[in-house]
Order: sequence, then C-alpha cells, then structure tokens
Amino acid sequence: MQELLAITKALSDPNRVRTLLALQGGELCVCQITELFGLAPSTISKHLSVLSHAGLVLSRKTERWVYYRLPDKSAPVVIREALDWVKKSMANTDVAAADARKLKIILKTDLTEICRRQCR
Amino acid sequence: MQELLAITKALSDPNRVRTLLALQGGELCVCQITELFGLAPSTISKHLSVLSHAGLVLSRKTERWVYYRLPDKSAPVVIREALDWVKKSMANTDVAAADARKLKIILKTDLTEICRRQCR
DNA sequence: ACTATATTTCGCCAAATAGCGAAATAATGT
DNA sequence: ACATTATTTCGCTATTTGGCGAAATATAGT
Repeated sequence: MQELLAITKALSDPNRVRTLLALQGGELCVCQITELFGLAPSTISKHLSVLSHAGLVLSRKTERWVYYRLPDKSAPVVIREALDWVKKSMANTDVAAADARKLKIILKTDLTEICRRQCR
Repeated sequence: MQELLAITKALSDPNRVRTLLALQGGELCVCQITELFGLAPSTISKHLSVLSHAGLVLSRKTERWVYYRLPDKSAPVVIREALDWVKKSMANTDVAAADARKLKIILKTDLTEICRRQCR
C-alpha cells in the first residue's frame, strides 16, 4: 500500500509529471529541469527526491552534476506500468508539446551556461 | 493534464484506494463504506465525491440510498488502465484481504441495520 | 404536512505539501 | 588551502487536504 501511495502521491503534482515526460528523451541534470520549469533549484531538487523515493526516477552523479533518468525495463512492474500510463495519458497534450519544444532549446545550449543562470 | 491529475490525486489517499478495491465485488452504498472504514459519513461522502469527479466511480441513486460502483468497459481508457493498475498493485496485500473479510460480514448484515449504526 | 433517514454541503481545525531563500554539502578548478 | 559551482537540506510561509460535527438537502413512510 505504501509503495502504491508513494507512486500516486509523486504523480499528483503537475511539475513532477512534466519532469517524467521531459526525461523520456534521456537523462537530464537538475539545472536543466530547473531551467525548463522556471522554479527554484531547491524546489526541483525536492520534486526529484519525491520521484526518486517512489522509484519513478534513478540518478547518477558525475563531476558536479546529478543526472536523473527514467528507470529501464528491469524496474518493478508497478513502476513500469505507472510510467507507461502517464506517458500514454499525456501523449499529444499541449503541456507535453510545449515542454518538449523548450527542452530542445535547452539541450542545444551549453550545460554550464544553463547552470550559471540558475546558480548565482 | 487536469484529467490525469484528478486521477492521481484521487488515488493518493489510502481510504480512496481501499474504496476502489472494495467496489470490485459490486456496488456499495455510502453507509456500507462508512461501516467498512469506521469514518464519519461526511468524510466518506467527500472521498466518493473526489473519486467520482476523477471518473473512477459512478453512482446511482435509488430510494434513500446512493450506490457507488466501478465504471465498466465503456469508461475511457485512461480510467480503465488506472483502475487495472491499482487492482493489480494491491492484489494480495494485507490491507485488501482484511477489508475483503470485513466487507463480507457487512454484506451479510441487513442494510438498514448498517445505516442505523452510522446515522444517529 | 410532518417525521425519519441517507447523503451531501459547510465551517472549522490539524496535518501535509509546494514554493522560496539561506545555509550546508560535495565536487572541481586555481 | 581556497574559491567556485551544482545540488541538497533546512526553516519558513501560503495553500491544500483529511477529518469531524452541524446544518442543509432529498427521499420515504405515516
């Protein structure tokens, strides 16, 4: 029960759902997601912590950055099905499209440049 | 997005999840669910309203009672998949088993007797 | 019409949560 | 060693939410 509730609570915030959608294109570091949503780094970090605790994202630290990604096929069924459901439900929505467009621009920009904007 | 969030928010409360599981055996009226969870009728009513607003349950009023039930196959895919996911994830949990056991007893008891206990 | 009963709505309180900025932590570069 | 940078943790505030009881609503019985 707790596991399911951790997942549904994690999925009940728009910015966390948008984060999962953004990660479909591959891993992102915290400051890239921060740039995408225009929220404070601490806020994004908290959201990622909630998603991570629910098992909906995995992270990897390298150099100064922490990269978050969606779990792969080896993840528990309950997690994979939840993610598939979100992906499917949000496909072809305006929110997803707008985020994807903005993310494309962010990915073309130099990473340190993105981070500098957030951490001053 | 709003539709998905209505669903995930509805699913992020233990009593609402338990309600959905309880309805697997067929429709129940408010006072039966109230008896099952030992909460105030107004509280249960609110929970059912949230589930209903998300499309996760349907209701039917007859005589003095309002019966709530799970939607059938004709429900939107997003709803059916969410319900399947919950059912599957909660199958074989202690909570579900205990509720099922208590529900069995409640269903054997006369409906007016159940309601009288709640509404005094 | 009046009473009884099942449910919902409303007003309130306590607990949980999203947001921020500041401070702490961890890793890199000088 | 020290400064810089990316992320996290902490403390705070505003908002949301779950719970209750009382009042309102709706329906059935007398």
